[in-house]
Amino acid sequence: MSHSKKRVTIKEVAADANASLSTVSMVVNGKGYVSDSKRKIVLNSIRKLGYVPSASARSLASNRTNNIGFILRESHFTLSEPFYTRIFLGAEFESKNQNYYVLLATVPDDYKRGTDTPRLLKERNVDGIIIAGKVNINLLREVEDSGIPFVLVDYQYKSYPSITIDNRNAAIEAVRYLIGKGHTDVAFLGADISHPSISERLEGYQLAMMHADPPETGELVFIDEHQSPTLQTGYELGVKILNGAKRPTAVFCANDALALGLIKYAREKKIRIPEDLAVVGFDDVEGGKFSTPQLTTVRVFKEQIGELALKLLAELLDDVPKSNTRYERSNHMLTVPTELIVRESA
Amino acid sequence: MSHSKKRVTIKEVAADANASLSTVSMVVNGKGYVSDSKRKIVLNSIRKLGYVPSASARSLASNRTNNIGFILRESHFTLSEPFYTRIFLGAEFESKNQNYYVLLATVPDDYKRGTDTPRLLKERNVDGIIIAGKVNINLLREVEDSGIPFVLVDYQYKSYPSITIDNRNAAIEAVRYLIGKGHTDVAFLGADISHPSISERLEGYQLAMMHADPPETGELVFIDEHQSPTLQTGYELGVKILNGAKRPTAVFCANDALALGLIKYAREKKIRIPEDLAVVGFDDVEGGKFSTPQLTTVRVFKEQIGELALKLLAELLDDVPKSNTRYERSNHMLTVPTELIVRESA
DNA sequence: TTGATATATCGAAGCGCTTCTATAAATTTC
DNA sequence: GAAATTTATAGAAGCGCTTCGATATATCAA
Repeated sequence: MSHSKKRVTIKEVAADANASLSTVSMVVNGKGYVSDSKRKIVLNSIRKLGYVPSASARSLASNRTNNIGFILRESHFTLSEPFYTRIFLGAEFESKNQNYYVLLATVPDDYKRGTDTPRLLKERNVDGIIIAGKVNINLLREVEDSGIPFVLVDYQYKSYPSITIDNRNAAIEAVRYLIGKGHTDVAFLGADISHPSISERLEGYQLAMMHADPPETGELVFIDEHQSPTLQTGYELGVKILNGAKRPTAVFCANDALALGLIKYAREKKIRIPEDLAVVGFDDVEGGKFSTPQLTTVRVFKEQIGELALKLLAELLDDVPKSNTRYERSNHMLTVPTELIVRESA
Repeated sequence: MSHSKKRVTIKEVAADANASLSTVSMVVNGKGYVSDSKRKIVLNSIRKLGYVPSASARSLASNRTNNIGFILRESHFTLSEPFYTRIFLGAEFESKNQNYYVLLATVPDDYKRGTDTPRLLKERNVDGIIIAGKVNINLLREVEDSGIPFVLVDYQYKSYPSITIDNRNAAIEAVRYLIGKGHTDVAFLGADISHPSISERLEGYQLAMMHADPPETGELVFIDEHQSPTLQTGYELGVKILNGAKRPTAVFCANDALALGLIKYAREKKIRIPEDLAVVGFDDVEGGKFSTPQLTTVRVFKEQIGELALKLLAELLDDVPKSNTRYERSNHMLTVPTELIVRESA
């Protein structure tokens, strides 16, 4: 490139430090045997000359890219509430510590093998992959077949490594909180139940309600399986919930968007929150802090999840070459806890 | 990597096609002279063997990385409303066409040279850089000094290539719309005026009001220079606006977040929108569609801007090696138009 | 004391490409 | 129709690094 000053190479460092290429390389990578004295001299030359290793040369010689891929659905990335974006950010942050670059790839919801294959997969330009959220099974299978190690986030597939939210317990805690406030008719508001996170939240709700008085009958479970959990869906189901035969006094929502949609409708109907209707959300997205009333919700530590995913993947990548055990056999399915954030809506 | 099947190399393709390495390379890159017949044979071998060039080998040999860096402030990426995120997405999308990978780097607001230098810059791991939004001047200077071509988005610096929004005209259009609705007391709600986008919107407002009756005196300009344009700031300035000596009947806000904050306060004060107060925002973020009332605003084509930025940068990168003219001299400062979206709030 | 093992350094091969140079045939120019 | 030019292909150098022996010395166990 005409614009860049010539870059300092390992050769120049070696010359300056009066060492061999391999010695410098070893110092840089912290491998092999180098005496303390020599190491100091080399390090000094590196600093003096401002040497920075070339990623591509390194990559070519070592057969690892030092890239990791982060794949999510377009619709998840573009979502108005940056849930997965924050997870990405957490991963990106941690990648600096682990010396990886994160390449983002978005895939369509109706992923088809071949045509939609992300470039980073096709070109095998990553050492490992993080897949965030529920994605098309075809993608999962393609990544699986590629042999590239991967970690799932907020989703599970077979027993591959994953980071998931402790949805069940979080839901139990939230619903118990509602029951503790004296509510007996607590409804559940959900959407696409095929997403494990949502079905687990429903399970938690059911578990908590099982011992309630009166026990939950399913009458107050409102789900629209064909919709994603958006504000829109929340609004529409709100119509059903608040005009149904048995109107609940509290609603536990599968996520904040749904909760916000419900609140929007309730306020239009002049239903007071939390006096007439208590609402609890899930995720703790930004918008909940600014809604009227402010949303009581379950906080999910998104950045931390991303960080964890990258750490786990990095670990996997370190291990794979050493052991020959198939990595998916190990107990690498982590669950992260949540926190109930009580604000105004319940 | 132990997990990956051996990759097909150019050598194998050459052998299969009975051609030399250079011929295959030329076919792949569309350079030099290759007869049609030979090209067909090579292409066929490539397909048959499933050959995909190694990015790192390519990069090493050609001295270009095929990466482009996308730098923005952490606070801009994490913003609840994904303005810059969508621009990033647009760039990411276009990068597939141009055969680049986009490496994202976030930098702190109080960027300091050296400590905060993004890895992609330090390691010179990109051919070009996109800088989105207002960033610290230190970063700008560091990128400038690096000699790596760059394009600014929604910001300008000297006369370097940039993609900016047509803020002035958009503001004029919005304010004229308000005036056309019969409003005479139209206020401006802004924040950090040092951001050119915001000051230009103010200028547009002032231009439009100049010919209004009565002409604008500055009395209705509400800005808090020390705040970023968030919901919070909008709420706080809302207090001033609606309790001031001269209460406006319409407000043109420098962005949607401010508008939404203002609306939140107004509704708490039982001020009806748009009957008592008309509000117009700017940006057209997701949240505006779901607010009550739905926000009238100026739409900014975010994805398109990202796309344009990447295209422009790619062009620059193609040109630089050919011509010797300094690229920042050329007329590469693009302005993209907007569109007034009339919904309920005005 | 003597193998065996750990420590230290170096040289060279080679990762998979691009690109320069060489060579030759085909085509154009006047 | 000889010289210049364009088209076509191959060979080889080399991009900047990692890593595999090779070699040599120092340390250890018996």
